[in-house]
Amino acid sequence: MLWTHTFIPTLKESPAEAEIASHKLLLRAGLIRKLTGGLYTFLPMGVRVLRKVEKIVREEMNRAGALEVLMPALQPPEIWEKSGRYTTASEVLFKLRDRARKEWLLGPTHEEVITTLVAGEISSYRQLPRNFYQIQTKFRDEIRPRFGLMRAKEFIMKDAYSFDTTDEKAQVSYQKMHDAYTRIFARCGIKAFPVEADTGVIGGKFSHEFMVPAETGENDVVYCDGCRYAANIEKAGSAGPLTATHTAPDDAALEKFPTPGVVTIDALAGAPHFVPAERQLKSLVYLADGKLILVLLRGDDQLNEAKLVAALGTAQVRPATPEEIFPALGAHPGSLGAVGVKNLPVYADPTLANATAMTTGANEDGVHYCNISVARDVQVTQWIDVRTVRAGEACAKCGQPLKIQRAIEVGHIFKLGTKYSEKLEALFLDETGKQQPAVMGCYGIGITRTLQAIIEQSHDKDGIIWPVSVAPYAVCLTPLSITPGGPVMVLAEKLHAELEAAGIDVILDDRDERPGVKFKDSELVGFPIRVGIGEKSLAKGEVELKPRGGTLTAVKVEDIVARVRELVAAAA
RNA sequence: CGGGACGUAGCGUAGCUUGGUAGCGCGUCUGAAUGGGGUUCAGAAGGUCGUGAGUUCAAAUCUCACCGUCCCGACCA
Repeated sequence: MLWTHTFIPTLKESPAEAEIASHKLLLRAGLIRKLTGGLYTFLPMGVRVLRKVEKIVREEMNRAGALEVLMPALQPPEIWEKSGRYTTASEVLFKLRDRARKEWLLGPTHEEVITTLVAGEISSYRQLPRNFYQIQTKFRDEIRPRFGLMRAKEFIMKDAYSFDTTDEKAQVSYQKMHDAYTRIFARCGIKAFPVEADTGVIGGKFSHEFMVPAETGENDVVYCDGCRYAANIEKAGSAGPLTATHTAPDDAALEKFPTPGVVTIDALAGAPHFVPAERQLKSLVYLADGKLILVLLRGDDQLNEAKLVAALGTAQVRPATPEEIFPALGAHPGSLGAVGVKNLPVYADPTLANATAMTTGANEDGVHYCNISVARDVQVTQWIDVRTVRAGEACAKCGQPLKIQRAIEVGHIFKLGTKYSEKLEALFLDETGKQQPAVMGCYGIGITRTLQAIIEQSHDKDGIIWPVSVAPYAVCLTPLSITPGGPVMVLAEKLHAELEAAGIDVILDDRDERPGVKFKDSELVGFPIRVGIGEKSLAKGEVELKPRGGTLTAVKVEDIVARVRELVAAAA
């Protein structure tokens, strides 16, 4: 490819809209342009990288035995009503109407479609297992698109769905995808590691996310160096808080004391009361499927809403408003507590199981209780782990201190079970002639997000550093003079032809630009190998080999094609 | 949805407080010089100052509404 024949609109300065390095570089290197918030056009360099990532994904999915299909992006709402997600996933659904006023929606994912397909086509255990996948544009009405391709309204995803006859066999399918994902991300040249994750609105038994460590990620991963435990913070547990809960026997009677204007944990911890946060009970009122519930945590702990949602198994969970709380408890937020509460279910974190000498709101504005023994004074409906793990807490498995790392989620695999196959009737007859729902798994990779994650993980001050496997072009030939018929250009064109013939993606920078401009651009766009051809070195029969991020070496003209082939082969 | 910031040429920005000819850098075009790290000089094109309404003799500037972009939040009472 000739630089002047393709389209690489590089920018010296990054547009003000871009905040993080990868987003700036996507724009500056001319890979994408924004149409509007959350919607981007891929330019030639961006498309080339996209296709390479897709190719890797296809090869590994095929290798793992999955079959490529292509499902409609436009979907009828009926199948979503069947699965129950028309309601539970409602906020992310783009809905539209046709001229007959019938409603449609743009698919944010395809469990409903594939399960409907399988329901119609698969009827015997002899037809299983199957794993179908596709690479397709998804649509999600994100609350807030951000960071370029990281969170967009429209994005490209690889989604796969496995169907098995038994739970054990489904586990094998799951493991195959786990292995395939590990290979995919390795081949894309990024470090991504699996962590235990919350299944969220997809549902299912358990799941793993593949995470790329990056400070700009939107997830916190809790991990242990001691035993390799790793989990999304939405799921992670630990041996408990850093400071022990007060559990010493304390027979002091429950007592009220006035706390006018004190409505926060911090305020109660300060003058004049000086009740340490860890000796307070944090009482949160939530609305779960329309019913008020009370959630208890230690004052210094943070509620993990994902854990709460998972434990309750309810679809709609949100904090209750003061207007909703007052009639039920008789006080406003800041003076709430669980002591003596019988009209609402009370969910308490196990950290508080034997807590004594605690303080909490008395359900009377401006009044708190002290000397609370949770076991004695609070009627707990259910103990559920709902606290957020903090760095430094002991690993529940091996006791080593846990660490927390920000990360980008690039893949997510789910052990679904029979949630969808039952509702959408993907049933088969087993060996004994008995009808059973297929056991499912589903497996996603954000292709466009992966592309950006690669940049986020692999760049420097000069630009992108593409791994050879996904680079738009592996080699950039940089003639320092473009005089037609001149020795520099003649050699450049010869090398271009030879490298292309060798099956290497090569671009020839034939622009009439000064060397500095060409060097800067090739580094910004991030081609892994640059071959500089100038009169000075050519006089010595040499050209310059400059790996992106490496050092420049002189190579004999007759050796350069072989050297480049070696480098490319070594990277593959 | 709540809070905040911003919207001036393709990109980055000044001007706005105190209303009066819209400026700069990069990029683009023309010419010349230069030719190994975003070179230099000369000239040029390019603007409904986000949109609409209002105040005013006069609005990029003040007021209101709307639209858009970005950031934070949307659990911690």
